[in-house]
Amino acid sequence: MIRLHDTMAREKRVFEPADPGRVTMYVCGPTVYNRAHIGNARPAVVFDLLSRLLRHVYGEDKVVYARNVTDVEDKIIEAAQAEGVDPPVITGRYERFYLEDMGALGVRPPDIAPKATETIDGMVAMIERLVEAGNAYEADGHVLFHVPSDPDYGALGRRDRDSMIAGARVEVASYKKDPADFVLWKPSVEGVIGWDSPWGRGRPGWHIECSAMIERHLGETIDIHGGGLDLIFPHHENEIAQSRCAHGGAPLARYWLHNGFLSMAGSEKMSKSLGNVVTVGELLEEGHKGETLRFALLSAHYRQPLEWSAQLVAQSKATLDRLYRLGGDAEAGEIDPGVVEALSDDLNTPLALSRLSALQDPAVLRGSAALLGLLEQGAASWFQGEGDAGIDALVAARAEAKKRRDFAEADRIRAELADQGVLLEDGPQGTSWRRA
RNA sequence: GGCCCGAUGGCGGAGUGGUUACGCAGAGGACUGCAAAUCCUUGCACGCCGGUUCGAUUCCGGCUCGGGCCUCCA
Repeated sequence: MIRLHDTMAREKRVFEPADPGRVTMYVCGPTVYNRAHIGNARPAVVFDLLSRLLRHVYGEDKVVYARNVTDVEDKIIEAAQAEGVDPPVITGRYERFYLEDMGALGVRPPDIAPKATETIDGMVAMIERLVEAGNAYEADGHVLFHVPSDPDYGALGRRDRDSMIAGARVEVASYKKDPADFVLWKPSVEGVIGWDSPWGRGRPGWHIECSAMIERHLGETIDIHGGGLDLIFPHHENEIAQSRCAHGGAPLARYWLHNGFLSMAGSEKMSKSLGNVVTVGELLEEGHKGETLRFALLSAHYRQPLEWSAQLVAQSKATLDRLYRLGGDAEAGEIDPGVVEALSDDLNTPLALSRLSALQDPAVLRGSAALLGLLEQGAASWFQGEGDAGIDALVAARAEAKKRRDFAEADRIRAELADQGVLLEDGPQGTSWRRA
């Protein structure tokens, strides 16, 4: 039995998919115009883990997990113009980076990775339906969703229209019937990427993209919709309104999951606009292993805030070192029920990790860790990476020195290797080494 | 201003109305030529003030501090 915290209900609920033979999950993926920072990686890792758990419980082929790629958006257009290239150059480049970075973190590719640009027709069709139903209107080349037309608007974010309008950041365009109305379609001027539509050449608004991609690939009502906390309002709220109104009242998602934020030492949220980000690419270049970063992200519960720090990374590395020593290169065995139980309680990864630490059987440890996407590479690979003949030669030389009880020479070699970040361990079977 | 969330030992971080994790770091011991690794032992906590209770870190109220959202944001 899996229990998940549903943002709509503001409490943990027992998870019951509409169809256990086809469990559907959608997560808002990246807008591909720059490198992902470690905060962006949190939802990718968290929902990757959830997909693994769902597959474990419902069956490997019973889960359909979609994570979109937003490849039409004004930030992309700006980035393209800044470089003097077409948007696809930007989006292609950063989509590749994203997949590389997430792959390093042990995030499996989702079953479906729909792109906004491949779903324009679906968006146009959905907007047409909304216009026909009286939920949207055309104004000044734009098509806008009319918020007052949806009496249930605001349920997810728990906010009423008055408080929304009171927000200082709301800019009311003159063509809006209501200040809260949001854009479904906007005109593209000459030279800006656009598609023909009943309302002229233009491009979709951000929110309609997800609604249309979900409709096309997963259906009208999905089981789980995930994303970061900051997407609750307005993005998910608007998705809900669009989809529900376009689907005769059918709810968009049965469970809403939102991950908490990462902050940097300064304590403010890590965000592109604040500039206080550290990218996954930078962390990898500094020599941190992707799995260490994954462990660090899983060390806190996904809804809790997590402060990113060098110490967090170091502690994660130290813990993984120990788990790898115990797990060794054993074949992955049974999955410990305690680990499954912890994850089943709203993805309690800290508890799952602690149960992992208590496991004595290397095979069970590796099998259980694999459910979390950990300990998947084997100890030899974790500790040594690429082999190195020079190191082996020094280790052999030290063994000779020890044999003739020349401990000064042996210790000198050990220190020399330590300077290279290579640590030695003398055991009954001889000396093994690992990288620090 | 409105809405929402958090505060646990040196650090990370679960959880619980009464005995409380786990990891990292530290200390002591065993082992080792010395280390490393491993094993054993060990110290350290529940933001503040009230309330409910036989008993609160856990429930309630207030406060302080921190964070998030209020149409760019994971």
